[in-house]
Amino acid sequence: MNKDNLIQLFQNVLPMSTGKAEQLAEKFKAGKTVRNEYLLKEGAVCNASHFIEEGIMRSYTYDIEGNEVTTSFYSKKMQGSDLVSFFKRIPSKESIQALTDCETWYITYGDMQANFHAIPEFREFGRLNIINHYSILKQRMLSMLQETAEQRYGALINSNPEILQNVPLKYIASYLGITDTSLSRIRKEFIKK
Amino acid sequence: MNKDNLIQLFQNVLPMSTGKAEQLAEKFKAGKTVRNEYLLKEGAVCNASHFIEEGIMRSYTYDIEGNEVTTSFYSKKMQGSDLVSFFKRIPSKESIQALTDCETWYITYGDMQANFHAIPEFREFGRLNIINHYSILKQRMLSMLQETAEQRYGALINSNPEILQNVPLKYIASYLGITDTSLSRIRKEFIKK
DNA sequence: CTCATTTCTTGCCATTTGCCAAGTGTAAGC
DNA sequence: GCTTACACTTGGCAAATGGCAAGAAATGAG
Repeated sequence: MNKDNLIQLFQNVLPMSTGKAEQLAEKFKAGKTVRNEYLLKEGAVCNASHFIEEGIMRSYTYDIEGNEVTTSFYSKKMQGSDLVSFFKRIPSKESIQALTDCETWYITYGDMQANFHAIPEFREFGRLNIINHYSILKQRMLSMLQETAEQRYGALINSNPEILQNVPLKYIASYLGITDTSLSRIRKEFIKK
Repeated sequence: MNKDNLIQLFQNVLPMSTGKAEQLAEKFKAGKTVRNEYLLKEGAVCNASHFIEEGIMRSYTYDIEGNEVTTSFYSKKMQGSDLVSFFKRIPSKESIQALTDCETWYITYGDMQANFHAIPEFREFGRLNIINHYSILKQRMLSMLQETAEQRYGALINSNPEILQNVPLKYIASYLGITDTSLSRIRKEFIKK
């Protein structure tokens, strides 16, 4: 497992020389998570931020009635961690679970903090990385405001087709904000087109 | 107009001495925006980040059919700016408009960047501030996934009752992701209880 | 004050989605 | 093979919401 994807990811977030990107990448360690294992459990403080090299994860929490709500899916090149818990050092409100065997590159909070102080590019990367997450979330918020469930489903499987192959329908449904019954019907209509 | 609110806001985000908070507050300038004026127009790069001392603003964009979609409301002690445009230096996808006469404390991108480099607390505050915005957006996302429009409406007017007084119903409706017709009905039901 | 515009409400009906329950398919363990 | 979960689909009906249009109420300009 080499760090090419990680290095490229850094350069995508913040333009920098390959040498500098390699320097940042050195701070990350390889991790493995087997299917169904937890990267983070609700109530724990998220102490490592993982970039996914291979595999699919999901984060989820519970609604008032105790039903699982899938809050996000993570696949190749995405970052699987609870940013709020990680940066604010507070217990996470959600769990992160591997849906397939996964390989990741991760950094602990302590290491990250040390590098933030020592390496200006590191903190600049960190800030833009958070902003990117914020931007993605905002885009998803907009799609909740203006798109139908069917449109959101279409967008999801277009951008992340591998999710469709590996993820039970009920997880996708709660991510989209609908019931699995409705998604089943939507999917039926979808295939016709 | 004194900076007490601003100083308190800093200390809420990141525990620090009042002296240090005053030092950060010195970097902010007073601004005024009259009703209906724009703090930021879609397509422009957001060059100043405003903390609201008094008044109400809203941000909005357009959906595919060209209808306005209100993306957020901002009132006292909140931050009115497009964080993505501000930090990434890219054109904003949304406009920010004053719904009442407003007074703000603002800092320009250049000043902020300079202070980030010079004052560790400033960048630490900046990072946590972004994380807080991310956290709020995530919470709103969750409410879209699990709550009915009526519940979201109730939560909004409980947390920001002044919005109800100053904001046309159609803005609130598009913020909640429903039509103004539906909101009118929901409100009718709501008053009964 | 008057007129024009905007905002808000209401009725009617269609569409989407939820809820519950039954039934089918599929994979894992014994 | 049999059994037991679990995943998914389907039907029937209820609830939530949207689309359209008419009218009432509030607001703003002159």
